[in-house]
Amino acid sequence: MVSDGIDRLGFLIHDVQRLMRKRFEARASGLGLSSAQWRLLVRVAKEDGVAQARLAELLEIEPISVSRLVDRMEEGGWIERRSDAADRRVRMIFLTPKASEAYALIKSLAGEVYEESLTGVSPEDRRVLITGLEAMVQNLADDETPSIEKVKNTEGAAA
Amino acid sequence: MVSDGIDRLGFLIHDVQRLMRKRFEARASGLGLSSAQWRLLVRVAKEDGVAQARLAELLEIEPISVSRLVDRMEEGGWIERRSDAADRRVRMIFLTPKASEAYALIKSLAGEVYEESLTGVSPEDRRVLITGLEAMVQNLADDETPSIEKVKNTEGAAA
DNA sequence: GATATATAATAAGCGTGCTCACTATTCAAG
DNA sequence: CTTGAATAGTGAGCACGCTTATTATATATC
Repeated sequence: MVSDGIDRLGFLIHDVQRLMRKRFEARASGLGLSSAQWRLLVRVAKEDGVAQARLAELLEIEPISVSRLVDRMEEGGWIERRSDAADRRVRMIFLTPKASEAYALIKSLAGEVYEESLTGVSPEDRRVLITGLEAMVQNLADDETPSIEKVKNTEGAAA
Repeated sequence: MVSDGIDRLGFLIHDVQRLMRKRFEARASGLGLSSAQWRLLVRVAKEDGVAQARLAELLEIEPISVSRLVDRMEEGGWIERRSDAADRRVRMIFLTPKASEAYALIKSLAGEVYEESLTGVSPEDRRVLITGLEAMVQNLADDETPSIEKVKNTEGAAA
């Protein structure tokens, strides 16, 4: 079926990402959370009170994008901003009770989508796939576009 | 290094896609082409005179998104719209000479990025990786969100 | 031929990313 | 203390995806 396939790598990755996001958002539409929003929510769940600048590092998006995302999530009642008394430049981000309740559901939704996407792929092949993707992230992160400070994230992301 | 990793699948795919797009755009910035634009350009190169609606099917994005993309690419001098005499609703899309010249360069840039991303991954593992990604696309495309007509694309994409 | 439905493209407006520019605040040097 | 650099956050404006609605044209049905 696939002669070599490497010349389609970009299209493949692009398609997988788009389809996974689409399916997740279809499942989570009842919650009113987009995939960008749940990524942020998951980070805040792990580190309540985190500053926006730190979130930008963790999510590897620009601070201004965090700013807008947080605006909408605050409107949606998912998170709240509080000023840091020690550094008045900083806005600390906290989950609302509503978001804390939704967290477990989000993780299970994400797990479902991951499992469905890998239907028919053997455990060994899954391992190779994951390892390969991790290698790609390493290779691509290594040199170019050093606009965002590299953050060593020891604890694995959950969802 | 990776205990199971499946719970990070979404983040991984998301990261790979983002980093690959970023690197490609850094390389191609001299051309003034975004990754969305070169995806469209590659399709038109394979099927000159294609209608916008057909492009939307091939790219699996909505017709309105094609409309906007074509607007900007027409302004950039990459493509031109011509009316179809046989069906006056249709706008046929053609590459300009400028785009035709850029096409080979684009393909080689994309090939470079793919190769760099897979540095250190063995041929067998690459095969498993590609096959796994193709399985994921199949699994994710199968049921939900049938908003866009499925298009059987026999010829493989080039870049 | 007249009417209803379907299709091609676009308009309006939003979400999420970006760059560039700016303000407020903190920290470092003198 | 004052000046200057660095950091945290945001505003303006753009690219590219989306949903929903509209216009123009084709096609099917009566």
